[in-house]
Amino acid sequence: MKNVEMEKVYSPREIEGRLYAEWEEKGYFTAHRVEGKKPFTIVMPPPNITGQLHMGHAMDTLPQDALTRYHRMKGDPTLWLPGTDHASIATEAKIVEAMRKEGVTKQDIGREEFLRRAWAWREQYGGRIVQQQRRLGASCDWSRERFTMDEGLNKAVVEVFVRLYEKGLIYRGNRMVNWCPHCNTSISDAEVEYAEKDGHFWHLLYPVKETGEFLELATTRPETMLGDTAVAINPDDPRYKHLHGCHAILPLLNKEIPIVCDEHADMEKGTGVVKITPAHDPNDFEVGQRHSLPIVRVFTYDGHMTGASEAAEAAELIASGRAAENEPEVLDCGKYAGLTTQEARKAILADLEAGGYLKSVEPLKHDVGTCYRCHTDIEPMVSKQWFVKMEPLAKPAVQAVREGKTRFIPERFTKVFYNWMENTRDWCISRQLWWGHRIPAYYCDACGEMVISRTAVDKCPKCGAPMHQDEDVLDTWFSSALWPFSTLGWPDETEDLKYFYPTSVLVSGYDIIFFWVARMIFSGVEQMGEVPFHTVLHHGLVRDALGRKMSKSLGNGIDPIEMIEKYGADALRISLALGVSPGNDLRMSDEKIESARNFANKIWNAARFVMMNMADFEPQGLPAADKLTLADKWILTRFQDTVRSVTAHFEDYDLGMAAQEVYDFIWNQYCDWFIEIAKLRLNGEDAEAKRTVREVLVYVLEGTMKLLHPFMPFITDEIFRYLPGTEGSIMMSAWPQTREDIDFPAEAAQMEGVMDAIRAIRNLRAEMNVAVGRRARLIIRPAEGWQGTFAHAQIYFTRLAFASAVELIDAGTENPGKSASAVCASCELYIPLGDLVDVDKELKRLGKDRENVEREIARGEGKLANPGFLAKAPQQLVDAEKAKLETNRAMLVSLDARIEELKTL
RNA sequence: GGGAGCAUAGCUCAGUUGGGAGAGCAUCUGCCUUACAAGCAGAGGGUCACAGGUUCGAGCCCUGUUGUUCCCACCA
Repeated sequence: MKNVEMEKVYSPREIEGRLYAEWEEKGYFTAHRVEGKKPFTIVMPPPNITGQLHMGHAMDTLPQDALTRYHRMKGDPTLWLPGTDHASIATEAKIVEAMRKEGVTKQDIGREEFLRRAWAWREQYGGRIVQQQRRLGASCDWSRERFTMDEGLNKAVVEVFVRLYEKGLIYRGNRMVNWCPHCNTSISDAEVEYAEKDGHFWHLLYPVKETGEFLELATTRPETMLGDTAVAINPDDPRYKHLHGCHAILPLLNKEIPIVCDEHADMEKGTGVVKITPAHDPNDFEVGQRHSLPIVRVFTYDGHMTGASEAAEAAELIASGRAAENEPEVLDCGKYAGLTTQEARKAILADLEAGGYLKSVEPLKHDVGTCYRCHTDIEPMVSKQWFVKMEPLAKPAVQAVREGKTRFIPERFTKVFYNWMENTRDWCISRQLWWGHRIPAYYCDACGEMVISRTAVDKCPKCGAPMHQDEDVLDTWFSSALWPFSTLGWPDETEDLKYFYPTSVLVSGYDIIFFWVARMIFSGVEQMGEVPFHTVLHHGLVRDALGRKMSKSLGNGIDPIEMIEKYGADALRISLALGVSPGNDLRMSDEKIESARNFANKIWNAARFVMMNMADFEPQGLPAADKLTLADKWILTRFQDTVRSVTAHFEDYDLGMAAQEVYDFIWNQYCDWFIEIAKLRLNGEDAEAKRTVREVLVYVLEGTMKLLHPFMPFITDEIFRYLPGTEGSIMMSAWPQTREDIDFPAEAAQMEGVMDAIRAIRNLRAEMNVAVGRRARLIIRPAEGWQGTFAHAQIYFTRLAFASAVELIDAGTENPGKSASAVCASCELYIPLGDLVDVDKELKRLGKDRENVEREIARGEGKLANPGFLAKAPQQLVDAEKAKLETNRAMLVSLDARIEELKTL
């Protein structure tokens, strides 16, 4: 016999910690391979080690945990593999910032010491977020937890790099990259965020050497003009035909530069003349390539104008013959050298104006690229970096998705994926940072030979001189891209890899399709020959009550841990599921979680009520159908419906609908109706009836707790343990199956008819302000075909409709005198209330009912009079319409009779 | 410039083989009915943005319009 005492109010605090510890300790989260059984696998998107759990993580965790728990209960070998990401640029920034407070720089302490600090940071903070995920109830397999920079993953990263290099899919070269002058590193195109900013359009005048005329051109960035190596016009532009082959004189530098004809110059825009700065503008770089223009760099990598020393260094490199293709020349900017680009802009504009080269200025709003980490304006720069060649990788990935090997939910994100994959440029993967996977390239100090190797190389294979490794590290996303297979042991052929790859579902926000999802798909296809997951389930972003993104700067973030402490993890979880559809954003508020908490309390109290009635009871299974009452059959049938529909929603990844179904069933059917009905037998004298209702109560409650468990794991497990006849934890119990032997649709429909009548009575009583305590006699005249049902249903009216006695009358019987009355589909109802009845009010109410019924009749007649409907609509529907019409007509007759009768009173 | 989402009750949002409009919160009324006032029983409230089209039938499919949000793009 179990403890039947439960607290009056559900208090999650103590329960959650205790249960989670037990689940973890007993190894419930650990995945087991079962040969011959299809596994269900999710790899967790690894949160950054710098991070603290926010609502976005919770939003990400809930679907993963719900799906994991669902499949585990279904009996699938289930693996949810967790881990964390080293977050190269974000972590490095944090450490640099911490060092700045100490007054030291990276250069002061050197690479080795820096990395020591970084690993110490990871030790200290890397576990914080995984602890917080435990608070949410995440049932992931911590024994398989990985880190993007652990030894195994490093091995995978190096392996992929070498393979791609050997296939010619990774190359090193001088290309236009996005440079962040604050982070002091290149970043990929995906890491640039555009923001609209106020700027200016400066109209400059460049003299033409051959004709002496002035060419007007406009620029938003006049400080780049020192690096101009051409002026472009459109070859077809009639205004400038005479200038083909001529030269412009670059103001301030007095340097002769060619006027080139290029399609890039748009005749429709401005004057049709464009200055060309190949070193500092992506378009101009392309133009420069087409016309073999010199590339002249005028900015340093930390945002200043270049000077004599940089110029000399570059000149020396080029002279040595060891410079790579497109190695930029560097200009000694003379009087501007050393100025920041902003200062240089002012100075150059002043000088241009003084020289008469500045024609006009106009204000302009334009999009400026900024670094997604620090939001500094990014500087396009030609720089020597490592790149992944995208086209050969993108094609098979797109192909795989087109063939349906990976399905995006909702489907619209497939287009986003195609669009990006088909237009993306080569991926810049090198970062001028220290925290990350170091590029496995080794260079000879003497002859410049380069070797790409899986293992360290210290001697040049060509000349024997010492070699040094590339200083740069890889983009964080390079290692994340391998996550679905690197975490399972790749490149080793581990048992886990063979069994669990490809994974089942990836759960992700739609904001990282480019960064991550796309890259995992092409990496999986390339390295494994198979897509990394069959389904991508996208969730929306969590916003605040006003619809704004949650952010530190706005201070509008809702802390999930705080919410868990206030309302419980289950409340937080279910509020991330209810009313949410895939891919759509969710507004989160205290009120929402509060109402979820109320739901938790409702469940708790329902269970408490059941347990209060379980003393000395050992369940022996549901009694045979002939022992079950109408209400039992109804709740069992509705429960079957709920099992079917919740299961279907899980299979469709429609968690919002699944949660909604369970919520409705518990509150509106089990609690509001069945528990009330159950009280009759629980308080009654009939021992067998009492046993039956207890069996049904427990059976349905236990099944319902299972259906709810994926969303609210703590409270459901706690209740499960109280319930008689259960063993162990609900999370290891079997998912409910539908059973045909307890599916009674006909009886369920009868019960609904009774419930309609009860609602009608409650309505009458409410309108007449009859207090609950005031019991009244009730007279029911069942409608055609309902006599049998009501003959056995009187009992429901005593408790649920506050009847003192129920009298059934048949069609021929005269109506009771002064009564409140109502007509519903299943019966006519009379409450003899004598002088309490206000005839005028009665007439008014019945008149309103009559209008409704008449409207329904008109609608039904209209439909059935439509030959098209009769001919083309499904027969089932036509029959249903006919039946409804008949019922409504019968109701109208009753109403009319009643109204006539009242008029004579 | 291209693409996508959204527009349904006062508010926040559900609603997919097209077949009589839903929930939560808020409002109003009445209730501490021995599971729960974090609750119970009722009520009011919507030409499902607008205009066309397809269909026997459209919140749902098609076209266009308006408003709004977001993403992408080398808008000198």
